[in-house]
Amino acid sequence: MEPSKAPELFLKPYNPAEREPEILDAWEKSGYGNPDTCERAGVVDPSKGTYSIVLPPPNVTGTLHMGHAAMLAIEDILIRYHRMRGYKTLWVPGTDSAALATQSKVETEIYKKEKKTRHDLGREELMRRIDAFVEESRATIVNQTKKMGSSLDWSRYAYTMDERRYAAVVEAFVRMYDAGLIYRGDRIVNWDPKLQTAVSDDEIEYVEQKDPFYHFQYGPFVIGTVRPETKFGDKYVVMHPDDQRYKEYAHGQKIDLEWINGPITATIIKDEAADMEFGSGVMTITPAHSAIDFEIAQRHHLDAERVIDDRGILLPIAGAFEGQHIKKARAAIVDKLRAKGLVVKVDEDYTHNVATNSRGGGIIEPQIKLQWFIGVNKAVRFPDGKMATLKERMRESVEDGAINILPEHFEKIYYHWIDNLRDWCISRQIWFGHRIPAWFKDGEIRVGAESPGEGWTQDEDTLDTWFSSGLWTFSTLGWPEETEDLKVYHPTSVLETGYDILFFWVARMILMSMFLLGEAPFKNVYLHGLVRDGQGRKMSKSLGNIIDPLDMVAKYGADATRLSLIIGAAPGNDLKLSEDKVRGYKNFANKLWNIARFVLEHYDQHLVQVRLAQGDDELIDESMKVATSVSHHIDTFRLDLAADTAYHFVWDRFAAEILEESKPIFRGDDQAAIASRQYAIHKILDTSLRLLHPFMPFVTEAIWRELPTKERDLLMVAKWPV
RNA sequence: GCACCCUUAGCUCAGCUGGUUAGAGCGUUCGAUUCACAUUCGAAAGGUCGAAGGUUCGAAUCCUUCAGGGUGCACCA
Repeated sequence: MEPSKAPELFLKPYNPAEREPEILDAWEKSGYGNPDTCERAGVVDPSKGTYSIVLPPPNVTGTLHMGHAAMLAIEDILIRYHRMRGYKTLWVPGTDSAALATQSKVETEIYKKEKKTRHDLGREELMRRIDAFVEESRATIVNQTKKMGSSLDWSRYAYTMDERRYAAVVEAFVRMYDAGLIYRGDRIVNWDPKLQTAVSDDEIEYVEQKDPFYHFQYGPFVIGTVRPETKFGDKYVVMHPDDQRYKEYAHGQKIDLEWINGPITATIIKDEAADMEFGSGVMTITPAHSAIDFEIAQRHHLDAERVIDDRGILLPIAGAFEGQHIKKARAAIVDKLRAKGLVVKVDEDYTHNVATNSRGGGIIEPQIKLQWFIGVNKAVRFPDGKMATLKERMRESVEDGAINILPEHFEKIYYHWIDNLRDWCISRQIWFGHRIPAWFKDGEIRVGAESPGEGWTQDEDTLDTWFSSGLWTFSTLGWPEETEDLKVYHPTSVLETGYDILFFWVARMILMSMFLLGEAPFKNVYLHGLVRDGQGRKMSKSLGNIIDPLDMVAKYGADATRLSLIIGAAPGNDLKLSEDKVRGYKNFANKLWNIARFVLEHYDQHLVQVRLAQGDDELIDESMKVATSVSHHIDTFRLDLAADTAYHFVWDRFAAEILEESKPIFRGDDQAAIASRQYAIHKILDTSLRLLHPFMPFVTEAIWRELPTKERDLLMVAKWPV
């Protein structure tokens, strides 16, 4: 019995650029990304149940970066693994409108090219421009996502701004409004003078900055500030009730003093918010432009007068300074105070944190504004009948184990965040986004998708982009309609995302799902680290250290790119990625390719029944044990260890030892031993391909197609070995 | 200020619920290679596991303190 050559021995070396498009095509044609197709084809094991992941939708603004690539790799591994195990497996793709970031980006571009603002264009024209931009950008993202080998179900693709998602947003808003969770009110909010909108607490990023710190004489007191331009309206002077230095002053006492624009009457307020350790222990407050001051003012029922308008221009209260921009006015104000002899001293190098809008905006100026909020401390009735606040339910859902966060230490971070959570400002004064479904007429408010009738006008504002994102796990499945998908796939199995959006997104999905559905949006939260450069620095344009995933795919293949993002990446830890690493895994793909060549060269496809030699039997057993170990690691979300285990078995054990030991056998003339070994290594190759498929789907599928076995379906839906 | 994480070979990291001479990849050095391998194979060098205490028969692993690095939240007028 001569070992016959495989019918079409494939060429060396493995060339991903040539193979990947055909494989991609075969997957797409098969329709196996869709669980319904899988079920019809009989590759689903009904006893296993379902497995579902909703893809964190990339922003339509950009292109795919390494963070996305890592996310796609991780989720695709989980999905392919479960699909092979026979679960009815769904992975839903989508893209996010990223309202504020998108509008900001398009506006900036228009201004650069045409020197026009959105007000020059008008709402309709701006929306047209944004839509055109989104359309183009979205096609790019989708295409790139596919190239990573992501086995998503594109038939269920969702976009946060499409019709069905809009319906979900309106429904959510109405229900929350009716329950009293959503309210409208004058509150101090984070106002971005550049983008002309309010933003939520979580979108604020504090940036360290050095500024002069001024000490002014304020009647008998010395007060400190970095912002003299806010001080025009200061007529309340606050000190701690226990401060012995000021015990002679009584709460509510009036004091006449000389201030920027002449004599004023100040009122003494005793409040514990004043820090006795800081400066003189005395401060004046500006309730209209400071969250803390606003709180103090509310406690004592003080009035809050605006000093600065929406664009950062001083109002009439500033007297001679009216109409000036705060930036320019500051020095002049200090000069005036100095002329009056009210400047005590100036610390030039005072370091403090300035609030900025992290979504490409400007320096935040707190303003009192009429906005929409979600109350997190209001007790309401949930669908499961319980009375509780959103905050409580968000905490409980993790505490009682309905949601499991990995790595575990993020639970603590989550609790810490919840405990500090304040009402969520959900209205934005930008045009791109879901328009708030609220209607006004004669001081009356109605909510709903449609105008209640003649004469009602809709709110001009739009919703915070995270409002619609919060609905994502169920809006993608058809909610508020009671769809089959919703029944079958919700709660989803895993929510996998970067730890940097735990609060923005994960927490908000929990909030929304608990209130609207009465159940958790997912059973597991798996947080991956951020992808950094070889030196551990953030990848950024300015550093020029960006590694583009698509470049890596083109040069080394999608499989190598995926592996480089998985191996060495412990859950929640940042991953340092270098091109060398990707290149290293390209060698592994080639290794596997050559293993297959060797095995097929020594495979007799007419081999029907073999009596296995004992040693060969053990080799097969060994590969099954590896399979068990790989499964275990995937089940516990240690994809790094799972990939590493498979990698080492295939390279160090299978190739370096088992195949080497086989060579003398094949050179010998013991036909029974040859047949047994042929069978064994073929079987181990088969197992290896299945094990590696979730990690490196392309090369494994490419080899699978070359195997001389009849009536074979795609490896994508082949059975997992154990 | 409050909290969380990290500190193991030159570099990047594994070492889980404590148990034999502490592991891998990359890098370095040496050797082999017309036999599946645009390469691969073999071998070597290299670590007082951040520091100091403690618990224990036994600690890289558990506890305490400290130092350095990172991150989140809050924020000072």
